Amino acid sequence: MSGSCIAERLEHYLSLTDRERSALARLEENERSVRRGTIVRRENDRGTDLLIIKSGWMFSHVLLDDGSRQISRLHFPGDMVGASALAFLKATDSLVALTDVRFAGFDKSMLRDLFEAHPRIAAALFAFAQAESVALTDRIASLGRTSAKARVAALLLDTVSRLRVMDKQLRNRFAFPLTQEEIGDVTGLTAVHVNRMMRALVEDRLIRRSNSHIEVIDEPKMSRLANYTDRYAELDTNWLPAPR
Amino acid sequence: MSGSCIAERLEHYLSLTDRERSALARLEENERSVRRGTIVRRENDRGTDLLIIKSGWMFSHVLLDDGSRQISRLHFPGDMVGASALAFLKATDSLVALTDVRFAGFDKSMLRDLFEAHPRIAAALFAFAQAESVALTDRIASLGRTSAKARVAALLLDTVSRLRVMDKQLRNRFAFPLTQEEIGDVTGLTAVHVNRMMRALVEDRLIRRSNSHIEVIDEPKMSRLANYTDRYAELDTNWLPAPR
DNA sequence: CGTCCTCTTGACGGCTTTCAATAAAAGTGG
DNA sequence: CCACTTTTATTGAAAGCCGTCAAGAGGACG
Repeated sequence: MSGSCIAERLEHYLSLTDRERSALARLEENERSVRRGTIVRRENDRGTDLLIIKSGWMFSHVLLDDGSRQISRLHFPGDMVGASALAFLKATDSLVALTDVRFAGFDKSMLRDLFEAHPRIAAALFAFAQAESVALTDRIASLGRTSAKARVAALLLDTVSRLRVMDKQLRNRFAFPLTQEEIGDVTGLTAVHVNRMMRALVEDRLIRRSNSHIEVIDEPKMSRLANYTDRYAELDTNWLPAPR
Repeated sequence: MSGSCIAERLEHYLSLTDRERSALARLEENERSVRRGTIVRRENDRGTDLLIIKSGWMFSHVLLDDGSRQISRLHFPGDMVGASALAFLKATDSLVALTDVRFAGFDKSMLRDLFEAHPRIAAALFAFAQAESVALTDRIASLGRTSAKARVAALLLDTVSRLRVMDKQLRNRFAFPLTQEEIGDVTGLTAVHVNRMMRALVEDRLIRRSNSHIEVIDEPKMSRLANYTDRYAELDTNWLPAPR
C-alpha cells in the first residue's frame, strides 16, 4: 500500500485510468501515524478533514447522556472515514485508533476538484456510500430484531467480509483486536453478555478463538444464524459515467 | 409541488441555477400514483429505478428468517428513495406505500448524465447521502443503547424534524399514520410494548395523541430523553463545486 | 351490521443487565 | 527481567425490561 489506498480499493470494483489514479493519489499525500488508543477526533470538533486508512483499525463512536457508548462503525484499511464532515461542520462522532494506525488526511475542499474533474470517481464514491448505507441498515435490523448471539456473529461475519475486499488471501482466520467491552459497544450488549455469547459460539462450533484471533469454522451456518448478507463482494458499476 | 420535488428540497440548503433546476426536473417527468398499502418493490427484485416522493409517506423494510420485520426507514415527500440500487443489482429492501402516494421514478442511468453535467448537484447529493448515513448511525445508537421509551420518542422527533424540512409551517402537531405494530417494526419493539410506551409518553406530558395525530408538547425534554439530535436543519454547502 | 384490524390491558416468562468476585493477561516502571 | 498496577476475561446469582400469550374493546370498511 505504498500507492493510493483508495485507488486500490476502487480497483477491486472497476479499472481506473492513469488520470483518475493520480487524482486519487493526491488525497493521500499527507500521511500520519498514531498509536493504539489515540483519539484522532472528538465529537463536536470543528474538524473538516476526511481520512483514508492505510494500515490498522479504527472505530467511530458516540457517547450518550447516561454515559453509555455506541460504536457506530469499525474502519479498516482502504476505508474513507469521516465523510459526515461533508454534510456537517462539526464531527458527529469520535474517532479512535483501535490498533497502531497509518492514515492520510485531506480537507473536504479537495473533493470539490475531484467531483468537477472526475465524474466517474464521484459516482463510484456515491455508489460506495450507498453500499455503506445498506450495511448500516443491515445493522439496524440486527440490533432491532436479532438475538445477542446473532448480533455478535453478525459483527464477526461483517468484519471478515470487509477485510476480504482488501486482502484476497484472507480465508477464515483473522486478528480481532476488540475487547469484549468494545464488542458490546458495537452490538449494543454488555461486556458480560458478550463473553457468554462468544463462548456459546465456540460451543456451537461456529468459531474458534486464540490470542486475539478469530477463526470462522462454519460460515454458511453462522450467516444463517446471524441473518447476515455480504454487501461488499460486488458493486454495480454499469451506470457510471465514462472515465476521464 | 407541481415542479421538481428534489429541487425544492435542495433549495432549502442552496440556491440552484436554472440549468440545474431543469436537469433535476428531468428526473421527475415520469409520475405515478399508488394506493395505501401498495408494495412498490420487493426485496431481491431486479428493479433499478430510483424514486422521488411527491406526496404521501412510504417505508422500506426487510424480512428476517424468523418472520420478523424491520422497517429500515420512513420516506417523506422530497426524499430520494432506493438509492441502494446505485450499488446493487437487486433491491436490498421492500418498499411499501404507507399512505396514498404520488412519486416519480427514474432509471439510475439518468444519474450518470447528472454527475457528468452538474458536479455541484452530484456533490450536494453526496452530502445528503452522508447526512442520511449519520441519521442511520443515530438510529443504531438508539436501538443499541436506549430504552424502549426513548426509541419511540426518537422516532417521533425524527419524523417531525424531517417533515419540517419541506413544510416550514409545521410546528408541533402532525399526522402520524403508522400502526403501533409498524412503530414497533421501526424501533425494534413489539406492538404491545409500543402501546405501553406511547401511553407513558402521554402520561409524562411529552406528547398528546388524537385520531392518528401526534402533538409534541415538550420537545427539548423529549429530545433529552431520546438522546435525539436534529440532523436535517442545516447542511454544510461551502465545499461544493461552482454551479453550472 | 358483521368482519377484520388496531388498540388496550393483565399476567407470566425469558433474555439480557446488573452486581460482585476472581483469574488471567497486559502494560509499567524499576 | 521482575514486581506492581491496570485492564480484560470469566463466572454466578439476582433483578429488570421487554416479549409472549390471551382476551376484550373500539373503529374502519365493505
